[in-house]
Amino acid sequence: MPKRTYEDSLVTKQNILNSAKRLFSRRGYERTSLSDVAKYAGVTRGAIYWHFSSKEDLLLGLLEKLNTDLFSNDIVNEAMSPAEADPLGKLKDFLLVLVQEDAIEFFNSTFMTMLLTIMNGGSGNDELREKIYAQRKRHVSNQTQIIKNAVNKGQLPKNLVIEAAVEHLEIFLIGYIHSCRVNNVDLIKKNFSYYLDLEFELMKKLTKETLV
Amino acid sequence: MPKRTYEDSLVTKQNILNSAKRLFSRRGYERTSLSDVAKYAGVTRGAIYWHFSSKEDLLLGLLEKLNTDLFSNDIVNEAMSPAEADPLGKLKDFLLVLVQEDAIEFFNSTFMTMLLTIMNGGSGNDELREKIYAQRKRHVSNQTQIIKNAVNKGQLPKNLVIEAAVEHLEIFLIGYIHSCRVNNVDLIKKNFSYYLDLEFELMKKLTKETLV
Amino acid sequence: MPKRTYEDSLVTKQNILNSAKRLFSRRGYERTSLSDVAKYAGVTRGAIYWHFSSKEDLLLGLLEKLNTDLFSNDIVNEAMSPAEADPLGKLKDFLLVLVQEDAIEFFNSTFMTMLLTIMNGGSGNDELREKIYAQRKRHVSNQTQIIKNAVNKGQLPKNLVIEAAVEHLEIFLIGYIHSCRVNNVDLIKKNFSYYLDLEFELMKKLTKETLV
Amino acid sequence: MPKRTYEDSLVTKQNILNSAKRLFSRRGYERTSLSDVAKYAGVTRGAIYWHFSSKEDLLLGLLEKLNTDLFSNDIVNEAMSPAEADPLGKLKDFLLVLVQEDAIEFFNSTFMTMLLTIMNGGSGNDELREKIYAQRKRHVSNQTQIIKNAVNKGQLPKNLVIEAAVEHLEIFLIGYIHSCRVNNVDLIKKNFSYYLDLEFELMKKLTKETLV
DNA sequence: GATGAATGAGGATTCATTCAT
DNA sequence: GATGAATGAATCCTCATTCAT
Repeated sequence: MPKRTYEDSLVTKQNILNSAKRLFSRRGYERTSLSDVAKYAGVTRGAIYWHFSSKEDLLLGLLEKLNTDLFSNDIVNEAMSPAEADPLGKLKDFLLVLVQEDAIEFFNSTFMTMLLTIMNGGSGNDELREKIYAQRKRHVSNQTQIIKNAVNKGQLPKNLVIEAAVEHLEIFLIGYIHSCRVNNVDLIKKNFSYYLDLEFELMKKLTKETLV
Repeated sequence: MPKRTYEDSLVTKQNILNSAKRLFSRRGYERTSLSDVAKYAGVTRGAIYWHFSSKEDLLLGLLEKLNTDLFSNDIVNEAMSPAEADPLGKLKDFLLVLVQEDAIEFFNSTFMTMLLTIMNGGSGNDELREKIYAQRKRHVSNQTQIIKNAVNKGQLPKNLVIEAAVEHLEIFLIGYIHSCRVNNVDLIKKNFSYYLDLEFELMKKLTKETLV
Repeated sequence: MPKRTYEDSLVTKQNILNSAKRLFSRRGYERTSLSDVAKYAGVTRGAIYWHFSSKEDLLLGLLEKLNTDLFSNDIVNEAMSPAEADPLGKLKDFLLVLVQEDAIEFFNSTFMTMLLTIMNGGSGNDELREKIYAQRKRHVSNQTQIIKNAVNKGQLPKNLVIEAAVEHLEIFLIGYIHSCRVNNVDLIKKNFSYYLDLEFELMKKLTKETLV
Repeated sequence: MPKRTYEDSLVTKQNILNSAKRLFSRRGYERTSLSDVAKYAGVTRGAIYWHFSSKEDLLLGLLEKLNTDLFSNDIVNEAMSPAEADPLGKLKDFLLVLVQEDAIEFFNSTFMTMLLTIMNGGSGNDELREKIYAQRKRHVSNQTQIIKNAVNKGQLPKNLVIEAAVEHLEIFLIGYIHSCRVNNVDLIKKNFSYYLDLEFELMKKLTKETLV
């Protein structure tokens, strides 16, 4: 048995994170034991404790990873860039990618609503809560940036209530993702692109004049 | 000091169900122990087991209750009735009522996504799964009825793809409810009525010609 | 619904006792709950508590019943009677009857060894223990009487150690009954009569001269 | 204070098994909680679950251990060996050892009859049942081998019905062991050797000619 | 006489966590 | 870096028992 190198340990860590992602998504955070994660990753519970100080810390690590994996990509950056001529198009591109099996599995899971619970103070410690808020804030700020960009490029009206637009887009996305789970995923997926167009269309009506 | 009449037992049962609803909604099904429910209801764990055969059975009972409480009301029936001149209006009335603190608490909770998990086979037994499917089916069928009614009354186009309309409405509602939890509830609530109008507007574009 | 008469209550009591016998025998005392007994008897738990003050008391009642049913019969009395010319023959007759399905089910059960446990102080309260001892004492005294009778009638030697004979007969019977459960009952049952003859033969050798 | 080496874990496991043996024997399987076992062994319940997957699995493990401890010894092997000139003598030696405090405690206990219950399908799962059957089969096969050996060596008649002999010996042994518990153990123990001689004598009469 | 409701003390089991190796 | 052993708290559930009706 070769000595474990630093590289090996990174592999183990990713291994654990991937297992956690899969199992937390499928069975939910509560229903998944560290034993399950360890078994799935082919390591022992102790190994998890080497890389993460607790189950919650593993969750935290997973959040970080997901944040990086999902939202820190070129398309998002392009959509936010003032140089981009078609922010809404880029956003659409990004979302089309996001709404794939994997992302759905994640968003969709009890996992996600567990995050909601945590954010609402129902459980979890403060560090976790703050971390989640931070991520969310960054996410919202990204979206805001893109929407602003779209306004500047004339894709959305000048009198748009930015927060409302971001909000409504999120409503649509979260609802969509949840629905995918319950309903016929394939059917609903086929229309995603069109639904998105309609959503962009709808957003145009979220103006200072029309909203409360 | 509990009395022992049949009427009292009904009270106790409702008591337990209400406690379960509250706690399952807030902390989620997994994070809520029967001890918690019992304590909240002011009874002993044994009392729960008198009325429900297991924790899952309690969940089942709660589902039934919620189904009755939320969806079996006059407004829904009116909206579905061919005699109703304004089905969409009635539907709006209903949804405005639904989207209250209480309903949100429920829909919003890890509880609801736990149901999603169950439906997807992630957990729970078959009886539970079937029960949930049955409820959902009934719910969808109600919505379908209302939408059809609206088509007949000329509120929605003849070439509307009914299922898509029902689907999209659900996307909006679920997304809305989830968002309420994360975002500023009050702010978002203020616009619900308007959002709903926009949604009805949007639905008109879900026609045979435009969808895949 | 007619008023319950005294006769009805006796029926209920016997009903409960029979159910207890059956279930205690099959599943053992511990593994049988009062709920089981009640269900089997078609009454409620409360009814059991009307007739018996506790689960142990039910056991006690059952013991009494069994004692009466099994050992207080004419054949035993005849075998003990000085007027009887063939005590050993009568004893054999009795045992042939005893070794029937029902008796075996009883003797054989965890139930019986539970009694052993109780007698050894492992569990049960003193009243129960005493009751069992009393029954046992009576049983042994019966057997002793019969053996003495057999000695008097010349069926067993004068120098027989009576207690040893009673003891050895019991060894054989208990062993036999247990074996019936484990091994092929039918096969072993066929030879019971012959085994019994051999046992009587063997007993003749349990004399003052041969034993310690 | 537990050490964490492999050797220590073996000690812990034996510790648990011994405690289980003692307590299951005395109080019976049902009446003994894993808490009891843990306390007696000086470990926590969790430790039991590290070594055994369930209470039933602990029972299984105990059975295995007992099988090894009681029946896999030199004397038995010698008695079965064709080289042995006095199989019956060796068998007697073995049984004299077996019928000691410890073995009696085991055989005698509710524990043993619980096994009977299990074998009869009254409880326990199939794996457990099969395991017990397997052990029993092996035990019977050993006994058969010894009896055959005795026939070959002229200690028992050629026309002996082997199975009947094994059966009757078992009847005697089980009966004896049970009786020891109920009656005066010391008294009865004194005569065991003589009883055994009588049993061997009796066995000679279990021939093809005399049995059904 | 008997029922139905409720209690409360355990009991088996799971699982996050610790820690010696 | 990681494992295996063990802890202990919490959880679901069972069940004998009580008691108002």
